[in-house]
Parts: sequence; structure tokens; C-alpha cells
Amino acid sequence: MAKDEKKLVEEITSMSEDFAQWYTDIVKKAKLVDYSGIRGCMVIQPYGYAIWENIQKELDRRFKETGHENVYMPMFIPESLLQKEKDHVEGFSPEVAWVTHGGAEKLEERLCVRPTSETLFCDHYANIIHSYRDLPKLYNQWCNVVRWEKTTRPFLRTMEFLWQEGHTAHATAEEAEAETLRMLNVYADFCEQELAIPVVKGRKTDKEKFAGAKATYTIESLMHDGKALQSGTSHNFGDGFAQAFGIQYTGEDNELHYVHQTSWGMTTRLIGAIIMVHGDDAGLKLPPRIAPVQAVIIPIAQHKEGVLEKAEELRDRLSQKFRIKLDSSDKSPGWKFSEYEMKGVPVRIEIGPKDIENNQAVLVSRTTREKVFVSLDNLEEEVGKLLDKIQQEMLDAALKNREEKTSVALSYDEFKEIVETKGGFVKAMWCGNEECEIRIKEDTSATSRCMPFEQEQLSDKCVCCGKPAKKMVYWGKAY
RNA sequence: CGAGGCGUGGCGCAGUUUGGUAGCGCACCUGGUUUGGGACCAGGGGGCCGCAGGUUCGAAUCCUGUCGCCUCGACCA
Repeated sequence: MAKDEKKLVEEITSMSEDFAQWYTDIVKKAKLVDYSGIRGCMVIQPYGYAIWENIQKELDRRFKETGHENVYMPMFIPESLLQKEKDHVEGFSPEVAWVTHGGAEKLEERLCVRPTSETLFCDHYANIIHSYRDLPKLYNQWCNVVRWEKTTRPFLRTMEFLWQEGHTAHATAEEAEAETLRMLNVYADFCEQELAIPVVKGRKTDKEKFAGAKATYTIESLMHDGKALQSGTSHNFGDGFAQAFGIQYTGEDNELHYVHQTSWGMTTRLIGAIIMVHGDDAGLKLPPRIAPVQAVIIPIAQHKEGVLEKAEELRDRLSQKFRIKLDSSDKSPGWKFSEYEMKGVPVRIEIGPKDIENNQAVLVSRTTREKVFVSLDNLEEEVGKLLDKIQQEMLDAALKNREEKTSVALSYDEFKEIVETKGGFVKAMWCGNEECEIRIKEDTSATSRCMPFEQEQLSDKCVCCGKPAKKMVYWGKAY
């Protein structure tokens, strides 16, 4: 946002002044969350939860479309079960919460509060999968998980968060790989179509991959401050978990085989991404497709004869097709304008005495603040068109911002310079050696975000060590 | 978790150095006038100063602990 643009909402710190404070202000002022008395845990308030419900609805629809079924697993995992897969337990044990007592009784075996449910799904799969006819198993679960994080921020990193975790079992390695990529594409499509957030699809390096996975794929998005956010991951486990948990089936060949598994997840972190990709100094900016309120009707001079009645009539009409709110409180119109801009409502509809006389209403876009007068006769159509336009404008703006903040580094000096001054994604070649990854992180605090599917041959040398390069990698500082 | 900064009505702050009746602006409530970008006038309510201990005749102020927020590291979705 331009610096000279008038700051409409006094209470929100300007983005350019202090991005972290801006984020916190929005989260609080738009009433997405309240802080709870429990460290690192947030109260998700109605407006924030409504966004999550819309995310759930759309994602769940896509999961069902691709043949998945929802299940529910216990929230406790016995220690012995968690420990069955070595890499997995090593990766998660530092951030696991333990239940040691039931009432006053000390438990024979500690129970961990699930940080993720691979082990539970595996245990269950070992029970129910016997034949190739039982495959594939395409399960998903919506739940909460707990990870004992050291520093927390609303939505971006909390000790307890909401997510979905898909867990699938397949007869062959090829099917598992296809599933892993299919769900990554579902995620990417969801982000772009529903959240208007463009993502880079790629594979994680071994250093960054999920504990226990053979391969981790990721979608990475770029926030307004130039930091990257891992927005969804999809893992191919190969048959590693199957071997640890003994998940075997009899094939058509009458031989025993291990299944091949995947898991994939998206979390309430996405709400943080929406805030940081789209928001501006006036507040939140919600993509129409997931906005809890798509248009707010604000009556002007509502005490005058017929205004409120007309506003109510419009609300009832439009509610047939859209998520509509009518604010007939006695706040001044100007206050309402700012309030709903701050809350990111995509479209504002003004209706006043002059409009009623002319059989019209005023539509105002959250993205451009442009006002248009439209006839009440085709209001539904105009609102629909404007919502579509805003959705597209938001995706375009986010894409433009990402492109502007994506750089190429051919030398290490250039790399360090970009990370330090400009930030954003840095595309650079890599030799494939973990030592270079570690060194880059130590020198710049940037990490490898992913090895994108769309590879480019920027040079033939690793940006760090100068040895022959194997992959182009997206690097950046991350949340 | 390590280093640094900050917690005073809902929000933003003053008061803390040097202990002595808790203040201001906005918000809130009531009445009236208003209403197309955060309206105006009048009256009113609300804070054991983040929380818990301690020192003191007396603590927002000094000491200890703890919780929360911000920045930078380490860890991660």
C-alpha cells in the first residue's frame, strides 16, 4: 500500500511500519481469535471459525470427489505405538505432550496427545487390510492435534491446531506416488481457486521432509512481507510404515505384500496465509469464495421511511444466492464502511433514500473501493459478477506480488544480498548436498522451500559450493 | 528455549526514575440532534495497574516468580 494512502483504521498498525504487529492487530481487531489463558492456544472466535468452516466445506468436497472417506481416530496414542517407526518418533518426540495420570492413578503406559495420527491409522490398517480387494483405503480425518511448540503465533503456529489429515494405503508404489501428487494438486487448486493464493509446487529436500516419509511434496506460498509459508504437504511413505506396523495384504498372486502409504494435511494455518497474502492497511481482505460474509448491506439514513424495509427486502432476496449480512445498527454509515473493510467483506451494498427513488443500489468493492450504481432489477447478477471479479483480482494481485518478490541468484554473494535486503523467494541452483543447505541456513537463515516441479537451468553450478548443480531450489525465510 | 523490549478500564497511552487518594483520548451506556467515508451536544458507568508472592505504616511504582505480546536466534504445519 502506498505510504500516502489515508489510514482509515487508526487501531491497525501499518504493514510497512511493523508487519508482525499488523498481523496481530488484524487477528484481534477483526475478531478472528482471542488469546486464551493457555500458552500457545487460541480461542477461535465466530468470524475466524466461519472462515475455517468454509475452508473445510470446500476441501472436504474435493476429498469426497476424489474418493476419500472421513473417519475419526482417538486423540491419545500409547507410547509403544508411537515408537514403532523410528524416524517418525525421533521427528516428533521433542514436541509431544504426555498424559501420565488418570485421576490420581499413574498410568502403566504414558499416552501422548496426538501430534499427527500416522501411527493410529497404521495400527488400524494392520487390522482391516488383508487382501488386495481391501485396497486402496482412502481415509481422511478432521481433528485437532497438539505440538509443544516453543514460540507460537495465532494461526501460524499454535500448540493446538485444527487440520485434516488424509491417510491412504495402496497396493503398489506407483499408486501411492500418484495419490501423493494427486492430493498435492487438490491442495494447489484449492489455494488458487478458493483462497486466491498462488502456490509453488515442489518436493522437499531430504533435510526438510516429514519424519518417516520417503518423499514430501509441498505447496509454498509467499506472504506480503516476503516470507514463505508452507501451506500444505503431501507425503509418500513408501512401505516404511507398513513394515514397521506389519500392514500386509495377500495379492492376486497369493503372496504377501506390504502396502504403500501416503498422508497429507492442511491446517488452520491457511487462515494466517489468507491474512498475510491479501490483507492491507485497512485490514483483512477475504477471497469471496470463502468469506463468511460475501456482501454487507448498509442502509443509509435508515430512520427514513422505507429504507430499512428495502434493505431487509434486499437481504432476503440476495441471501438466496450469497452469504449476506445487513447491518442496521445505529452506528454511522462511515463507521460501518470502515468496520466491514477491516473485516475483509468483499462487497458493500449501500441503499439509501436516493437509491430507492432511482430503483438502484451502490456496490463498493473491497479491492478497489470503486463505487458502481446498479439497478435493483438485476442486483443478483451484478453482485455475482463483482464477487467473481474480486476473486480474480485478488489472485492476480497475489501472483504479481509473488513474481515481484521472486529473484534469481547466480552467485553466493548475490544470494546473501537478496535474502538480506529484498527477501522473498530466491531461485538458485543446488548441488544436492545437505552441507550446502545447512551452510545457507547458517549464513542467511533462509531455508530450502522446495525443489519445484517446474525446473529451470539457471546455471550448472551450486550457488553455495560451486560444484555441479543437480536441482533448482526455491529458497527463502519461512514462517 | 536463549538474548532484548513491553504489559495501567474494551483499544491507544501518561503516571514508575524519587513509594503517599489511578488519569487522558477513543470506545461503552442514557437522552436529543444526525446519517452517502469512523457524526455532534449533554449527562453517566467502568480499572484490586497481567497474575502470584514478598519488602513497607503505605506498592502501578521496589524485589522474586509466573503468564502474555513484540524483535532476533534455535524448532516446526
